Amino acid sequence: MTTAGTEPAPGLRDRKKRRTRAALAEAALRLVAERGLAQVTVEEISEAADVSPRTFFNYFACKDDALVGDHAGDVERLVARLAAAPPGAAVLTALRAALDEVIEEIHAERELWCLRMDVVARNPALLPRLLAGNAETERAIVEVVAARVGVDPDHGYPALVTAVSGAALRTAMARWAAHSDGPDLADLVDEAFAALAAGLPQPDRS
Amino acid sequence: MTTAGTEPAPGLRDRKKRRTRAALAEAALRLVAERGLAQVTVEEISEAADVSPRTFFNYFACKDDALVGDHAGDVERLVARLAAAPPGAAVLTALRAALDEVIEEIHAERELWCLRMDVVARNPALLPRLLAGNAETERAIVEVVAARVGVDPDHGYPALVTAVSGAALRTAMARWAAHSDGPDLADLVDEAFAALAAGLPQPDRS
DNA sequence: TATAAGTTTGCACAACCTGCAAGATTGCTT
DNA sequence: AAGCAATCTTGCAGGTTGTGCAAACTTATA
Repeated sequence: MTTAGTEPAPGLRDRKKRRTRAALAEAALRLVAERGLAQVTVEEISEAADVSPRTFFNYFACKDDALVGDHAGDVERLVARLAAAPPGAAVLTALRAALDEVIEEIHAERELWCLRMDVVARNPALLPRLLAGNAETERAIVEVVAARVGVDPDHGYPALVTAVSGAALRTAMARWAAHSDGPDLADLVDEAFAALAAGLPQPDRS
Repeated sequence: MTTAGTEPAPGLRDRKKRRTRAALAEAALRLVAERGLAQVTVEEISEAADVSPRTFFNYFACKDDALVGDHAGDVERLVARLAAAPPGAAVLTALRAALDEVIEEIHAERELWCLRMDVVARNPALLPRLLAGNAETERAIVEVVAARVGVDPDHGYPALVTAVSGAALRTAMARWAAHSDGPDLADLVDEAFAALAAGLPQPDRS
């Protein structure tokens, strides 16, 4: 096979689209982080990215979408890794391991993600479109968890594990973004998942 | 004392306001449950409630708010109960107990809540405005949990417990609303919290 | 270069949401 | 009962969001 599966060559057109998309997303994040969501119009974002307002809506269905980004691919990979994980390990362990790639990508765009977490914290309406909370995202994970555990998706357990893990990831990300000199995101996620697996025991009062 | 602390007398004006608010909220829920969020305009909701569109916005800041309702009071009571709970019990136990009142109120408006859960499930953007996920709500609970446990609010543990408990409540409510012939909400919440306290052990495949 | 395919843009338009001021309703006082 | 003050409702004007359509433009391919 001739490198099938890998992108053959981005091409000028694709590169341009990526750049425009990134420019819009970054402009939106910076402006909103600075002024607040309501004080930034699509027109201003478009202007900062040097495209027309109409073009903004060719890339994002609404203003919010430019802020949260598109993580459909991340979720797909996460589901794939979870499905491929050895069946012996506990669900929480497998979920934590499957998050590695996502965490890596977040680290790779650390600055943008800090802006994003800041904006999301100040505008909770954006939250469900982030990594966790999205309806389709959750359903996909719930299904693969159910298959892994071997119970019916109605059983409640898969949905509980999924929602709870999402909440754990969220809090870890919030902490990570809050103080930039703190521990790595991976360590914070580890800590949260360990606490989950231990039944959330009361910590030593430090 | 002469019944101080209880509302002296609703008064015609207040009763009318309550009725208008309830009419708008119910009309919004029914219409959106039937047609979908995007296929219902504020004008139609107002018409169904027999008020002008402008009046709608006197009651709700946006269309979404009419669907999720206002639960600030519930959260206040929950925080108060949590703060007053005996300091000996585990956090999860105290949180579960503090949820009793909220669960009771949800049961009292079962039909509306089923509509609401249905609408929220189909429109995840509404999710963070519900009982769990709101920024202020979470912060208030995080603070009282931190005080209870005796750690700094930055410790991560309070935020984790809060977010995770919210997720547990959410999944229990979703299950409860999904099949109306199932167990009581209180039992489902109990089950979820028990699983949390046990460290989410893999269930028997039934 | 010519042609096809995809992208950007402007324009028109519906819906969302806010501020303001006028009119209606309610509560209170005399 | 009448009048005054407070509150609620309503209409209107206007800015912003988001979509459909068709014309211009850019890129890919032959």
